[in-house]
Amino acid sequence: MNTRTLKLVAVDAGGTRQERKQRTRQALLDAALGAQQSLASLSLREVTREVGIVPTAFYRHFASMDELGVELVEEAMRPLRAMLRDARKRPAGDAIRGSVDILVNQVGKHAPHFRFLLRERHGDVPSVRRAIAAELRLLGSELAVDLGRFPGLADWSAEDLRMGADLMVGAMMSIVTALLEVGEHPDDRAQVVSVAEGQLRLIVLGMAAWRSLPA
Amino acid sequence: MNTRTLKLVAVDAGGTRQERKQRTRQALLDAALGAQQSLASLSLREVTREVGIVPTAFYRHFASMDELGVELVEEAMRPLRAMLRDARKRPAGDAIRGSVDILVNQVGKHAPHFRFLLRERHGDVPSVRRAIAAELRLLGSELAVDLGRFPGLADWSAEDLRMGADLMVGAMMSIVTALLEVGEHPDDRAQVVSVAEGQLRLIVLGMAAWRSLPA
DNA sequence: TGTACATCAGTGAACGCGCGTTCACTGATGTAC
DNA sequence: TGTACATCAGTGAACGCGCGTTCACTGATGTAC
Repeated sequence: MNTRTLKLVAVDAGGTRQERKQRTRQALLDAALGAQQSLASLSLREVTREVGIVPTAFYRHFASMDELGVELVEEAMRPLRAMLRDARKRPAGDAIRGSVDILVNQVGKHAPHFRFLLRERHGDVPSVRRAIAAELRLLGSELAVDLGRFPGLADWSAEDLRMGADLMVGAMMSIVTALLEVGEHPDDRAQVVSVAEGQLRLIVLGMAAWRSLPA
Repeated sequence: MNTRTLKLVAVDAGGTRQERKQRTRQALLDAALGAQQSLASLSLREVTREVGIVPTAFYRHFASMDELGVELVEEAMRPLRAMLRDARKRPAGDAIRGSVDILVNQVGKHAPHFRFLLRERHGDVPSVRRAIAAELRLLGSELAVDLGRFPGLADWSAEDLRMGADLMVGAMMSIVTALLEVGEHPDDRAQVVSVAEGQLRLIVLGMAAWRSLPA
């Protein structure tokens, strides 16, 4: 009994023709995401093999791996947006500790998505790289809007808010990298979390001390 | 007249057998670095074709592309270390503007090296990924030592210095990404530089406001 | 300085393999009447 | 409800290609005497 057969069976279960097609399509996306290999070195044949269909059937769903990759970007951004959403509705308490908690949880739940984004952001597929850059820009501008709602930052210019938001997004990506690289040992994980909290705290302190300077 | 011929001629010029071998070796490294493709999807044959030798001659220099990649990591880290060195000896003035200048210069001069590091940091070759992670950790600890020499940070713990240093290294990598992504238009470049200065300033302000908190 | 031998960077043929893509096809699902 | 036809996700054979690696080789460079 091998994985391929299991997946094939799962995909083949009932539904309308449209639903079954959608399920195969999703299985292709899942297989590409879970492959732990960059898109550029992942072959169409490997992906279809994993899903349990013949290579040529791939074209019923995507024109190319690049196209599949661009779709994966959208899917992989969802956990990141979820983080912003969760952080937004979180009432205060220790906002920084809470944000890091949310981050750790999302990374735990969606590790393959984060790995995909980090890997393909500088990967070999231009259309995917562009899609990720565009999505991260969007995320930065959303966070800038959120930051602008904080009382202490009410008088910040849009540019400065954006600058701060992009710094935070970059720091988050660094923290995600550290979380994905660290082993399972609890002490190591605690260390990464503690460093992450310190770094966010440092940025927040910097923002509190910030005064827009003329030219 | 094509590139391949030119390179072949260049490599073939005189010297002892040892020197000629060393030159071919370096040409292989240069070709891999300049390929603008991840190591995993760059073939041994492409690299030797570029250098102007037969594929099998590759093995006279490296056991595999992985081995070549690990060596490239060391080479690619040099501009990063150079940045730290330059920043260290720079006398004050506007330290932040100066640091960003150094960064922009190094990225301009060594764009392929920076691209390589960003790409392979999350790339498909485990040994190269590990080498980059180790080198960046080393860079962080060196910067932590430098930071500890600043009067305002004299009473910081080693852990806090390290945390701040890693935040700065991460921010630098984000800035490098932005510099490599931005086009040639001077307004765009000025914008990236100005954002970079703001972000470093924010971090420095945060460090100035930092007080180590118990547990 | 001259000769005989060793070294070794680069050669070229050959191999088996997995790849992306084409094409005509099958047969279950869906639709029109 | 039953029948005839259309749709279309998945099939399977076939193709040409570039790949990494093996192997025995060549001939210029280097060394010992």
